[in-house]
Amino acid sequence: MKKKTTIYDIAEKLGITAATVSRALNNNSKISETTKKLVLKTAVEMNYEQNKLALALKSGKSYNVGVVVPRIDMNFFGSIIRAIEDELAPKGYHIIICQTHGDESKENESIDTLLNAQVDGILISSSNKEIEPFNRVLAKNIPLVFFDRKKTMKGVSSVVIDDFEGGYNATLHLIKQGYTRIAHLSGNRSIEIYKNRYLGYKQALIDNGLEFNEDYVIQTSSDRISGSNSLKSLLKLNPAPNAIFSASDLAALGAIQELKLKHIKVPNEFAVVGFSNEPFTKFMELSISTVDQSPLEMGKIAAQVFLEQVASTTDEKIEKNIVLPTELIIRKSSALVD
Amino acid sequence: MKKKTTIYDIAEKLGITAATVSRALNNNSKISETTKKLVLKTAVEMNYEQNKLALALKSGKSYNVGVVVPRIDMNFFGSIIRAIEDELAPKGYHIIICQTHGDESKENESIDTLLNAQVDGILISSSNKEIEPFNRVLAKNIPLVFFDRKKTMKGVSSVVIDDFEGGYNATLHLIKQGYTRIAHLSGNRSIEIYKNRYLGYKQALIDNGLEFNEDYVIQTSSDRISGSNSLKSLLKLNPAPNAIFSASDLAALGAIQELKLKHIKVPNEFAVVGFSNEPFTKFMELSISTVDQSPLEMGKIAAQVFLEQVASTTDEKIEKNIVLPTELIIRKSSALVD
DNA sequence: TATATTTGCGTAATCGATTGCATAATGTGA
DNA sequence: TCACATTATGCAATCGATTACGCAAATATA
Repeated sequence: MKKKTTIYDIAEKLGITAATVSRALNNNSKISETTKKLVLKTAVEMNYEQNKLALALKSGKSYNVGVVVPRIDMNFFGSIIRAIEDELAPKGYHIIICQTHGDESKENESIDTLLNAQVDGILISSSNKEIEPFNRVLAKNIPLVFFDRKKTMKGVSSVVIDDFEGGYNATLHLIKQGYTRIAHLSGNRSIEIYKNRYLGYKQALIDNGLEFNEDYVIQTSSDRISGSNSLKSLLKLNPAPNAIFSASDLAALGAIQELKLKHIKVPNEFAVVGFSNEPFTKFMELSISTVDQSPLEMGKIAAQVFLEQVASTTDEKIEKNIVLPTELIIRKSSALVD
Repeated sequence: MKKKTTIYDIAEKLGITAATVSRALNNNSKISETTKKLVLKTAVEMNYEQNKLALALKSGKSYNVGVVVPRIDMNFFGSIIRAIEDELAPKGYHIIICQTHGDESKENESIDTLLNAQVDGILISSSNKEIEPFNRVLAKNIPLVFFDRKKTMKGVSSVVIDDFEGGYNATLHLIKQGYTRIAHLSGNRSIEIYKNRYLGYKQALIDNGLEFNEDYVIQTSSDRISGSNSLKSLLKLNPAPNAIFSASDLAALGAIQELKLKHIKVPNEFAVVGFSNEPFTKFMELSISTVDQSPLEMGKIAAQVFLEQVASTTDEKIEKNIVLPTELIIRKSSALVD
């Protein structure tokens, strides 16, 4: 086991002090050219590498940033993290990943353990109802940025998409395509993103003189089975809807598969629009219209907001609440064009 | 800005020494019940949290593990990382993510910066041709585990799938379904995984008395366009193939889309099998047969191998080379059943 | 009562790098 | 040649926690 060489090793070899070595390596205070070159050369020879841990302890900056998401193997979060890493790595930051699996206690644990690890900031898509854990982050004066899902707190920034607009535009699109009985597959509306998608849907109906029918709104989870079950219930209504705006792509997929089984033609007889622009929506033979959430943009901006916060020297906290526009992507499931 | 409370703060408040506080908190040496309880109580009151950085510096263990992948937003790598995190988080380890985008110099950078950050281990899917950077990791006696893509080095463990078997079984399946002119869309065969899939394909043909035809093998990249272009070339051959084993799902998808354009019926007239079991292969209306690489299993085992290495007290390095079996998933693109 | 043992806690070193202050070496000007 | 400015370097504290060592008090034993 080779022990790592430290500045003390270099100092000893050269018969000087660690302080001098440090200064030489940092090219900092006044050092004679001679010793500087000598130290640099020796450092290379001895295969010296700075111990960032010691530096972090001394300076109070770890250059680690915690990123907390429900699951990293969901394309949406993977893309966000990709963008965060791409943005922060060049600035010398490392990304520490924590998964919560949507579990509140795991999320709290993650926050604690990240604080212990002395991260310089936390970027999080929170599944949490409480705000107490976040107060602890703020108490330590550690930058906190919410993305995807937001919590309204003083001094905390957030980057989210305009879910209302997304729901509105998707529904408006269906209306313009001539569909008049538009149903909505919603998620749990105690979660803000689903509530807003729902509100956007509702508003679009109202703005266009269509009746809002409570029966046409089904609260369901984001998977295929739920989507196909929801479709079955909807078809039992009289009159049955002839279009769906789904708050999730997977539920939309389930609905489409069920329509196919029932030999209902999409989009001629029935149209479907999803939400999230998951990769599969594009690849399907019957490609699925959907609302893009620009995860790369979201991650990039979340990272930038964090960087601004650490760069800020003033005592007052920066509070930015950024809302990204959504993009409606029209595909075969809701239009006769591609 | 509240400063964090340290054991010194607690010590001062109680009129004792930091050493005593440390012992009380660690429930370690002999401490009177009285002081122990007092310290614990005060620690809670003062909102004390251990600074892992100081601990890491002292102990030489950071409890951080670096994971290096080409891109985290690819489902395969996302799943692997998910499993690694799930496995290591309960043991107190944090996962630091680095993306290389398949770039060799970025990969080397990542390794350097992880070493600087004093990680306790590195798990990597390497795009690197050289082994010098890995020698530096070994020189520091830091556990190194390759996954997905392997490098043969002394004292280094690896977890990969049996690409040969995967290619063999996929091809065998096509043969058994009665297809006789089976082509292969290969990746860059200087990369071992693609070479082995190719060799498996070839061997299956030979073992079953089918002629191996060099013209039926096309080296292509892993995207849809390449897949559809490859199909076009293949159809120009005489005799044209009537089945494809593709080393990538995306190329398989491209081929299938091209077949559809040409009104060639899948699987009746032409069968396709992909590789990787990307989520979309399952969701397609015409679902795509593929070879599953069990990323969750791979990540879990890679993590376990790492844990074994850190747990090992002996000086000799553990070297495990684990090869996971693949699973052929038969779907509509290659069989008249689902 | 005197000695031996245990118990509880303080002292100080350590991990590796940085940095304000002090000091030695060198140079400058009169 | 002496006083002073400049420059290069050393000394020692610091970040926060752990731990070997040792001392004193409390307790046990003879």
